Amino acid sequence: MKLNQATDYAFRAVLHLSCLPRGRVVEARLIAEEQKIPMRFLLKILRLLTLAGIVESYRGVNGGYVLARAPAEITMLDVVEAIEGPIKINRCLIAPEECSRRAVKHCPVHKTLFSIQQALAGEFKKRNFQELCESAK
Amino acid sequence: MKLNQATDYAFRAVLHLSCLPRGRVVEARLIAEEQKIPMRFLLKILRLLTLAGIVESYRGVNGGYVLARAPAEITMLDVVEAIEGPIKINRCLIAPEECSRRAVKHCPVHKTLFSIQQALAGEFKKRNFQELCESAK
DNA sequence: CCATTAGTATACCATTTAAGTCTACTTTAT
DNA sequence: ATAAAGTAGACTTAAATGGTATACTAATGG
Ligand code: SF4
Ligand code: SF4
Repeated sequence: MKLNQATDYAFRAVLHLSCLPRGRVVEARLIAEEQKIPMRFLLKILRLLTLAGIVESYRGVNGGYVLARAPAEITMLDVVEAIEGPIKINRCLIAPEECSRRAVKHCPVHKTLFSIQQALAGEFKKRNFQELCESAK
Repeated sequence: MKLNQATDYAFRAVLHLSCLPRGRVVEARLIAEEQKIPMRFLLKILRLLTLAGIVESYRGVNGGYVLARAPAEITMLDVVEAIEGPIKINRCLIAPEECSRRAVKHCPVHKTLFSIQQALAGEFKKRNFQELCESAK
């Protein structure tokens, strides 16, 4: 029941970009230094954020990363799912056949976990990076 | 961001006991068979539930397990925490010094994750095993 | 009082996942 | 052409997960 380290790093990276003037392109190296993230690992994370459409990347000299949209339009859920994939709090919520009990259809726990999962996703979705950046000041 | 297998097994075991007539003592073997849980693994889980005060155990002939209190008084949070320990969705919420950024005090993400964590714990706490057992029928 | 039943305590094991690193390659500005 | 920056993907190490095995302790009842 825990977010992984990569997700926390992703929060830091996106927060970092969110607090910059709109459209400013910044190299991974700077983010890594400022946010104390291992450089090579950060690159992998930024790649995932790029594929998820949260940031845009530019290669070559003067390359780097920039937010793909306004911070207000980026939720914590977007970032979590970019790194970890869709939130699934139990096996049977990923693939029903994972249940050794084979009672998924009639399992009250399954239904309840699903509604808890929806609530959790909702909580992450409520928070966007404009808010986060503002409360950082 | 996922519950582990042991926790799911614990849900099944407690649900099993909750649906029995109050005070009925049942051996681990029966729970294991009925709920399709590996026997030796279930014993470890039941031990944790016992230590957490959720079930009581009796050794020897006619021994087994019984709920320590009414199903209505046992929440999903009780069970999750019995197996996994307190819900902590990020490292810095376990131990602030885990943050390599060392900005915990002023980190907006930290504060936000804490409030999401409270909401999540609240969701688990809202659900008790009397409800679960009723909706199993 | 001892055989049987059932839980307890630990140690062990195999896989998988997490976190991070390395090497080699591609793109682009100057 | 060259240096700066991102991309690709193999590799590594350590820890967590899920499960077993062995030996022990307690209770019952014949
Ligand atoms: S027992 Fe219920 S909650 Fe657990 S895996 Fe099966 S369907 Fe899902
Ligand atoms: S950056 Fe913020 S959220 Fe992440 S570990 Fe540090 S304090 Fe916690």
